Amino acid sequence: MKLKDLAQHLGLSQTTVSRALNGYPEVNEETRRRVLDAARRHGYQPNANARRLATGRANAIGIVLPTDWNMLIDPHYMEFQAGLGETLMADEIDIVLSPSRGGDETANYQRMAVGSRVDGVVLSSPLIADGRIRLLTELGLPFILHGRTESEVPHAWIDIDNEGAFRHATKHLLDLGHRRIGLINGEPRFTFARDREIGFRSALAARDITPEELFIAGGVMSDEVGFRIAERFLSERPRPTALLVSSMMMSLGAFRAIRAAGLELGRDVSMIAHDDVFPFLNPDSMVPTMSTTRSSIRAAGKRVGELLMEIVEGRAPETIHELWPVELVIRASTGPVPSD
Amino acid sequence: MKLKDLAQHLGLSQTTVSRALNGYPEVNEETRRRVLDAARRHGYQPNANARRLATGRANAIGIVLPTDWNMLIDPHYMEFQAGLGETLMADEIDIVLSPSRGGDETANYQRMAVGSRVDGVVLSSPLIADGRIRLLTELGLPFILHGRTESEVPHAWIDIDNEGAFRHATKHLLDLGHRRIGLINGEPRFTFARDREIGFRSALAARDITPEELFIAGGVMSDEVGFRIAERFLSERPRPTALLVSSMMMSLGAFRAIRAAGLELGRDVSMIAHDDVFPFLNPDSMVPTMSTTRSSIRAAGKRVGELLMEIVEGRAPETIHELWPVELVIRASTGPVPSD
DNA sequence: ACGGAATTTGAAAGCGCTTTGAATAGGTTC
DNA sequence: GAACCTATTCAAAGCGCTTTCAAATTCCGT
Repeated sequence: MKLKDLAQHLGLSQTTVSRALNGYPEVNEETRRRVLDAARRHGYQPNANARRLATGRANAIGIVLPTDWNMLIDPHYMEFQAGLGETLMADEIDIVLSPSRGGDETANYQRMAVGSRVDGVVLSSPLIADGRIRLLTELGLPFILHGRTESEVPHAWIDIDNEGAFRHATKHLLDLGHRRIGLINGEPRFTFARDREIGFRSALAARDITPEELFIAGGVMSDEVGFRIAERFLSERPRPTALLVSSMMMSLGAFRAIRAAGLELGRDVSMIAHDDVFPFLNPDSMVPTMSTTRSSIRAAGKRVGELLMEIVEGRAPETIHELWPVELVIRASTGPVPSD
Repeated sequence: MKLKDLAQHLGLSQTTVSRALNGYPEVNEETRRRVLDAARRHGYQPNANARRLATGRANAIGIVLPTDWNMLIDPHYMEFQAGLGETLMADEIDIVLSPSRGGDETANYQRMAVGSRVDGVVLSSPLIADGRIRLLTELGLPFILHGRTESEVPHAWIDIDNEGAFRHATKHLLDLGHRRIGLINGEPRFTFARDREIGFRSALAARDITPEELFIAGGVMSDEVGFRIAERFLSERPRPTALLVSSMMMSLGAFRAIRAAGLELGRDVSMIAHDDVFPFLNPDSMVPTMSTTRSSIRAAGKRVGELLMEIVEGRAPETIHELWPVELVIRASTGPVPSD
């Protein structure tokens, strides 16, 4: 069933039916009701491609999926996609995936840019200096960056306050008397990891404490890597009395390392982990409950979707800079420094 | 730059240019060369939507992404997507994602079916009796199932021989003298988990061994769950001397549980895990190296893409049933049953 | 009862491509 | 030289929608 059929069936012109369906004001309410009703009854759905061609809008946004392994191990990506879907599904916006084997993303973005396959793209996990900003700007493909990067080109971004989050968390640990604090971070090439380290160092610097470089490490944010780094930290003498961890996944590994070392979390060693809020990893239901810096990555995905649509609809990208505050939630995994 | 411009520029009709570009035979070779050359020089790319509308083909396939948490934790999904991309990218086929919050997948499939958004869809992780088969058949949306399910409706599927894999693995352990073997499986609602259990049981039955129900368990295929189940198994007396594990992720957890119990893998306890071949989890680089039943999920994704395109191009789905054999690779994690 | 505004509808022209059916030019055949 | 191929090209008709511009109708104040 196409528009023409529906119009014929109703004894109306395509114009009117189209308008009624798309909520234009110049349609008699009575007529609109009739149209909507008939459309529902006949299960009419407009042909997406005809509409795309006529309007020039793809009603789709793109994601270039790096099939680089470091990214795919952890659930952040999927959780983010889910959030993105929340906004977009409601507006009938498709998400077009473009898997790219390491490095040659350029071709993927080019493909999306031309032929109006998508109206815009989402950039995730930016590096400290990320070439994609320039590339997309040159291609004229609207985009929004989830995270931040150094670039002369003005662009839209939304990020969480990684620096502030880790500064506050560090400060909190300092207030509890901790002096030897370990940082178990993400991979240093990513901006978020750098920002967290900056926050960590600045809190220490504010108290004139020189960070112990041995206690700063980063890697893929997996359980396994968390375990290994924590294990190494805890084997040092003197060992750190507190750990700051960049993800809940890593904190699970760190937790096991603490136990394996015969220590008790929240008493011998304190820990604060960054929580992206995964439904299957609840810091409140851990034993002991985990202190966290919290910011929902799913909510971020949702917002990214909204903002990208605004950009597509004409909003100037350079007016979009959202820095989300991060909540520090103190639970049982943090305690005063042990007297020993 | 559109087709019309290019044609004008060349002093040819759109028809000829279109034909030259799309490889139709009735074009003078000299002309074709000229057209191809000009197209490259001007960076001409056809408008995807115009083409879709004219041809009636979307050149896109869909995936309904369950934002159900059990699925997203593990990397299988992403690895599969990457494989899928390998086939499809080459043919300029888009992958359209449709995130669906638990249960209401129907609407998502309906949306894809109408309006020719996609030419077909991929079904993953089938349940033992999966209603999606009937749904899609009724919608007339071509699809291919990655896995198997019970359904009266004939349909295309491609699966690995889960039953055979676990039967062989079990048989191998039996040959090594093991009698108390634990099965750490995926969630029982999935067909693959059921098939693996069937294989396991049938190998035992062939030797007249009654499986110990205490040593059969399943769950989300995460490191954590693997740890918990293995921990529980190993605390029984007498404890199992061998473990059969449904994923490498779980085997990591199981491995830690073995060590935590003061046992040595490959001597006190043997283990065979199913390996979907993740580039970041290499059984050969583990210590000790891990015996596995191996089948690349990425390769499967690739094949699924190919087959789905064949279906879209007219091949009868009911002629497509591929059952891939699974390799048993013996490494150092398996050894003879300890004498004790 | 009348001119003008407001409301409501429709015919037709695209959107950028593919594809049908016809036309043209250049051989071949008898 | 007429009839017939073959190879190559093109004009034009869609694909199923949106949107412009014009037309028809109703409403209202005077």
